[in-house]
Amino acid sequence: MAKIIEKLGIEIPQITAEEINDQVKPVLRQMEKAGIKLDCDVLKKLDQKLSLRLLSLEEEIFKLAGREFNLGSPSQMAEVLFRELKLPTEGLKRTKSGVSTAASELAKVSDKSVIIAPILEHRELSKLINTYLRPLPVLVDENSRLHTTYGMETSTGRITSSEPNLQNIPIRGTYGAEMRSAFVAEKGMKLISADYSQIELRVVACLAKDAVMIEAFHAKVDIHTKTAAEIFNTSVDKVTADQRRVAKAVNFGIVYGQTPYGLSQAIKISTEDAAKYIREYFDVHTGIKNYISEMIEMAHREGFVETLFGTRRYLPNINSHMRFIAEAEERMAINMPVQGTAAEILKLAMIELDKKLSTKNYRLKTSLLLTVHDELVVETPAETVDEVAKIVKETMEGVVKLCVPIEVSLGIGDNWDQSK
DNA sequence: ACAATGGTCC
DNA sequence: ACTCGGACCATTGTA
Repeated sequence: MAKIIEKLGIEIPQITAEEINDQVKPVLRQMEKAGIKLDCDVLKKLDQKLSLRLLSLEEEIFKLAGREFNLGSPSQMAEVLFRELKLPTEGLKRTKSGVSTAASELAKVSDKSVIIAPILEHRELSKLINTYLRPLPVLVDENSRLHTTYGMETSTGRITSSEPNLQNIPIRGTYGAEMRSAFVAEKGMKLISADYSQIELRVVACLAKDAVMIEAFHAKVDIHTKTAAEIFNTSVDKVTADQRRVAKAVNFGIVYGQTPYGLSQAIKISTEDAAKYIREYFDVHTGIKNYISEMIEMAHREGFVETLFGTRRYLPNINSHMRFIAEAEERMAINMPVQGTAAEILKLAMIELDKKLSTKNYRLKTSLLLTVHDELVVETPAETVDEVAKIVKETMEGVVKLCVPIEVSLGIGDNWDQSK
């Protein structure tokens, strides 16, 4: 990166969003071509195991329902649960056609009938089987490698992955680790997974010049614990696990244009409590509060908002008289510069890393494989993995200098699970 | 072919 | 009445 401009204590490369996108494209093409190796045996064994379990769940559900029906049909599911078994629908979300059977809604009546648990487990397993376990092995090439297609047509500047989407491979839940362990390094090679830690919060801290948050990142304290101490009016060392969980949701919500209702749904608390926590948060984080006002005002006045490098998002409906429409775009105005700037930082890191790996002769053996919004996965010979890992980390951390440190956590392993 | 519903990820 | 940003994909049911 030749030129770097300094301003307000930050150093960013002198490059436009358009140039970033032009330069990252060839890197993406190489990543697609490289592909990632899949251990199909792992997936096939898991498929067999879960398919068996699925059958017994189906049997159990039909017995409890008193009849057979199509478990994949939300309308039939609602008919069975709410008309035939007469489960209470009070407090449940509704869809156009009737009562919602989404997992978050069914969880609310899980204590009313023993049929709910097997239904939720059936949903989980059929999702894994139909979306990942069966389709993925079909798509590998003669070297057992899986090639995705990366796209850049998003409203924030994020990169997408499709056919197959490798950005939504399960990681949580009972089978997340096993799913990821099927993504492996070639023999004699290792996978390096490098994650930006809380990149969006660091970005918003700087865009908003929020003094409290900037101080927290410099002090390297646990940001969610710090937030918990603020909104619960306590000290950092007295924060409980549950308080931290609430604070984490608050921090997440900030970047999304949070509403009390949204927060209350996310973590199952009352809207009153949610409103209280958000109020406490903004009392402390005046920088964030002002940032939100500024983005909304900018969107109303100019009709668009933009990222640190100038990616724009136009918001044509922000002055709509239909309040809900306007409010939705206001939330986009809050989120896009944050999400988009984080995306630009990752793209810059990919461009830089690609350069370094080619000039240092790692090129022949080391490849960037995956990009998952705040994470890069690299495949490299085992002998030099530590050396390459150091380059990856330092490149990612140094590609721009924000007003707070950028931290990258590294993992190394024979598969994607071990490398996390 | 398309909309609705639901679910996975960051 | 309705609600937190950005994606992709599977299935059902209707057109």
